[in-house]
Amino acid sequence: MESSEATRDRLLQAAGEEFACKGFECARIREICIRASANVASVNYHFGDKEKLYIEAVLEAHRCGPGADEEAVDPMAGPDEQLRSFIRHFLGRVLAMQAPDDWRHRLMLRELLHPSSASDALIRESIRPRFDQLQRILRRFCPEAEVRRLNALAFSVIGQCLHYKMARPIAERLIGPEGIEALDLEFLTDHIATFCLAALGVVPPFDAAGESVREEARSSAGS
Amino acid sequence: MESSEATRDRLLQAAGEEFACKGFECARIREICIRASANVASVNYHFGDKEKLYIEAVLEAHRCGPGADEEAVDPMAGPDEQLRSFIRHFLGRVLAMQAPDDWRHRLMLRELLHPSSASDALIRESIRPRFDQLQRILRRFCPEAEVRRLNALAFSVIGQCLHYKMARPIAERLIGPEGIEALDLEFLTDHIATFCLAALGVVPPFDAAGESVREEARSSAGS
Amino acid sequence: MESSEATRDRLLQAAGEEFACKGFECARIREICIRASANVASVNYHFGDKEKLYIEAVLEAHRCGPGADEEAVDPMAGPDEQLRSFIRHFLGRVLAMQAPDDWRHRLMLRELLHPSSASDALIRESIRPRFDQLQRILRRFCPEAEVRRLNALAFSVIGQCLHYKMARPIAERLIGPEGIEALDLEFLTDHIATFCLAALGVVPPFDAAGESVREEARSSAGS
Amino acid sequence: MESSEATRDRLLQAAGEEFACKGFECARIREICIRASANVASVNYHFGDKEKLYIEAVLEAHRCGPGADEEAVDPMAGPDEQLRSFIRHFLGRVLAMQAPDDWRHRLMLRELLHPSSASDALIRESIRPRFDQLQRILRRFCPEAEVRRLNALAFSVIGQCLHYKMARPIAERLIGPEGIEALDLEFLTDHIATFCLAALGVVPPFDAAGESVREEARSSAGS
DNA sequence: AATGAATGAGCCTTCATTCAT
DNA sequence: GATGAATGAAGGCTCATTCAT
Repeated sequence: MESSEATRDRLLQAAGEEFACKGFECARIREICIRASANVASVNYHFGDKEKLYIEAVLEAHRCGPGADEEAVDPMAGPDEQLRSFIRHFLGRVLAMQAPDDWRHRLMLRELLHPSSASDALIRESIRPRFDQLQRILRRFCPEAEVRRLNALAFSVIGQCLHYKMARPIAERLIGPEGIEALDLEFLTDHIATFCLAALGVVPPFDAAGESVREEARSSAGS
Repeated sequence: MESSEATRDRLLQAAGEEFACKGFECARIREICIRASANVASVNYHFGDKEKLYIEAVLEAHRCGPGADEEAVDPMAGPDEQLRSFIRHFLGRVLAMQAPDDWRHRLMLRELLHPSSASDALIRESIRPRFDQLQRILRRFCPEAEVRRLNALAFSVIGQCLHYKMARPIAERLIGPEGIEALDLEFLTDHIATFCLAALGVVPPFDAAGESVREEARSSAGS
Repeated sequence: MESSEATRDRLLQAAGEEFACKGFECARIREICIRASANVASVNYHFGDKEKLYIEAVLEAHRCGPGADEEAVDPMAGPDEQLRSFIRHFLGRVLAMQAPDDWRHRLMLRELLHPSSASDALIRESIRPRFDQLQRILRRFCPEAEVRRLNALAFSVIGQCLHYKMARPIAERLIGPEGIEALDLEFLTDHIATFCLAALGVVPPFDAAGESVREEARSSAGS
Repeated sequence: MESSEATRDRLLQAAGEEFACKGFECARIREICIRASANVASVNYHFGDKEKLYIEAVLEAHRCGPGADEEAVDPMAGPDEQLRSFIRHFLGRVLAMQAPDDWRHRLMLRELLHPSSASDALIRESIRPRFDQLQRILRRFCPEAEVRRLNALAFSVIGQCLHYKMARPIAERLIGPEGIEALDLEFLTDHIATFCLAALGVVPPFDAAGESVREEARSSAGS
C-alpha cells in the first residue's frame, strides 16, 4: 500500500502539531488520528506507542527542519557581521514560532525545557551545530578566553533571543500588546546585536542618549 | 480548629511540590493528598477544586516567596552597583531553583511559560515590581532612551539570567555537567553584570584576553 | 437549649422544600443544612439519617397539612353539592401546588408516585380519610353499586383532578401556556363537577352546544 | 461490524430497563453495562454520555413502541364506538405497564412527569398524535365546543386512564390488592367509556343500580 | 449539645491500548 | 495491512457519614 507511508506521514504531521501546542501529556492520541484522518489504532500500529510517536515527531521536526542555517552566516564576513547575522536568523526563527505550521520549532522548544529521550538526536544534529557555530564566531572576539567564558557568552546571546519566545505571555502582560508589537524582528536584531557587540567592545554602546549617562556611570563605577 | 489550618497548609505544601515538578495536568490529586497525609476528598473540601488548589498554591508561592528584594538594592548606590546587585539577587534565585524544597520558584517559572488564571496576581505583586525596579535602574543609564529601548534592555538582562533556568537541561548536555558546575553564581553574576555594563558603556568589556580582540574586531567593524 | 428544637424545625422545613422539589435522591443534605442555617452534621445528629429525615419530613407534611378539609363539605348538603364541593377543594389544592411554600402537598404527591416507608402514616391519616369521604358522597348517588364500581368512580373523580398536577409539564407543551392558563380553578371545578354529575346522571351534560350532538350520538349509539 | 450494533442494542435495552425503574439519577451506568455484558466505557464509546444514552433510550422507547394505534380506531365507526375503542387501547397500554420488559412505557411515563430534553421528540411523534386523535373524536360529540372545553374533556378522559398507572401503589394500599385485581382492563374500559359517554350525554349513566339514585339525586339537585 | 473537619466509597468520564476481523 | 469495537485502569469529584473536640 502506498497509503501506508502516506498515513504515517500524516500522523507524524498531525502529531507534531498536537504535541507542539499541547505538550506530550495533554496531547490526545485520538485528536491526532482525527487530524490525520486515520484510525484510532493507527498510532499504535505504525509507531507502537504514544511515546514512540512523540520521539518520531521530534526527530522529524529537526530532520525536516532548518538545514541551510549554517550557510546563513557568511564565512568570509567579519566577526561582528557574523554575529549580527547569527542573531538575526536565530531571532527570526524564535519570533516566527507563532506560525501555525511551525510546529517543528515549537516542538524543539519543548524539548529544550523538558528533554525527553528524543532530545539526544535533536541536540546532536540540530542544536549543537548551531551552538558550536556561535562559539566559533564568539571565539573570534575572544581568542584567548577560557572555555567557561565562551560558554557564558554564548548563553548570553542565546538567552536574550530565546527570552522573547519563552516569556512572551508574561512579557505581553508586562508591557502590553503594543509594547510587544514594537519589538519586531528588525528592532530586536539590531538591539541584541548592538548590545552584544558593545559588550564585546566592538561598537560604541547604543545611541547618543546613553553617552552622557555613560560618562556619569563610568565615573561612579570608578569610585 | 487549629488542625484545619494545619491540614490546609500541608495540602498547599504538597500541592506546591507536586505541581512544581509535574505541572498542573500531570499532578495527581491523590499523590498530593498522600504526601499531605490527608484524604482524597480533602482537596475538594478545603479548596473545592484541583484548579482552585493550583491557583492557591501559586498565590502561596509568591506570597511566602521573596518579598524583601526591593531592599536588596541599595537606593543610594550608583547605577552600576545597583544593576550588579539586581543581577546577583535575580540570578541567585534562578540558580537556587533546583533545591527540592524550592517549589515556589519552580511554580512561578511554570506560570511564566504557561500563564494560568493565577498569574494575574503573580504578575501584579511579584513580577511587575521587580521589572519596574530593573527599569528604574536601567533608566539611570539611559535617561533619554525611548520606552521600547528600555523594555528591550530589561529583557536582555532578564533573558540572560533566566536562560540558566529555562535551558539548563539542554545546557548541561551541551557543555557537560562540569561545564555547568563551573558556571556558578559568583562567576555568572560577574559575567552578566560585566556583559551588561559593558553593553551600556560603563565598564570596559571583560578581561585582558578580550582586549586584543576588541581592537581587531573594531577595525573589522570599521571596514 | 431552646435552639435545639428550633434547629430541628428549621431542618424539617428546609428538608421538606428540598425533598419536595428535587426528590429523595437528588436532594442534597448539605443544601438542606445551608437552607436551615445549620451544620452539615445536624441532620445526622437530629435525625440519624437522610432517610429518617425524609420520613420525618413526610410525616410533618401531612401533620401540619390540611386538617379542616373534612368540614369543607357541608354534611347537610345534597350529594351533588357535596361532590362539587369536594372537587373544588381537592382541585384547589392540586392547582395551588406550585406555590413555593407548598412543599407539603408536593411531598405527598411524590409519595403517591413512589411510596416509601413514610407513606403508611400518610395514607392512614391523610389520604384514606378523604378517599372515604369521597366514597360516602358517591355512595349517595349509587346506593346499591358494588364496591368495585364505587372504587372506579372515586378514581375517575380523583384521576381527573390529579392529572392537572401530574402531567402539567406535558400538558403545557400540548396546549401551550395560554391553554393551561385558561384552565383555571373556576373553570376546571365546574368542568369536572359537571362531567361527573352528568356521568352520574344528575345534571344534563354540558352546554347547549353539545345538545345536538347528543342526539346524533345517541342514535348512533343505538345502532 | 455487526457486533457493534448488537452491543449498542444491548446497552439500549439494559439502559431502558435501568432508567425505567430507577430514574435517570439513580440509574447506575455500571449496572447498565453489567446487564448488557459490556464494559463500563462502552456507554461512553457508543453514546458519549449518560445523558445522551438516556435520551437515546427514551427515543428508542417511543420509536419501537406502539405505532399502529392510529389504525386501532375505526374511522368509519360512530363517535361513541371510537371513544370506547380509544379508551380501551390507551388503558390497555397503561395497565400493561407493569410487565417487567415493558420499560418503554415506564420510561415514557417518567418523561410525562419530569420532561427532559428527550421529551420534545416524544411529544411530537408519540403523544401529540394521540392527543389530537382523541380531540378529533371528542369534537364529534361537541362540534361547537370551544377549544378550552375540548382540552378539558380530553384531559378528563386521559386523566382517568393514567391515574391507574400513576397512583397504582397508593391505590393498592387504599383498596387492597384484590380491589385492584378486580379493576381489570375489561371492567375499567367499560367503566371509563360509560362514564365519559354518559357525561357526554350519549348513553344512560351506568347500570340499573344507579338509576334510582339518579332520580333521587336529580330531585336533590333541583332543591 | 453541637460543630467543623475529615473520611472513604462510589460515580461518571477519559484515555491509551488491544483484539478480532 | 488496517480498522472499528472493546477494554480496564485511573482520575477528579460528590456525597452521606463519622469523629474529635
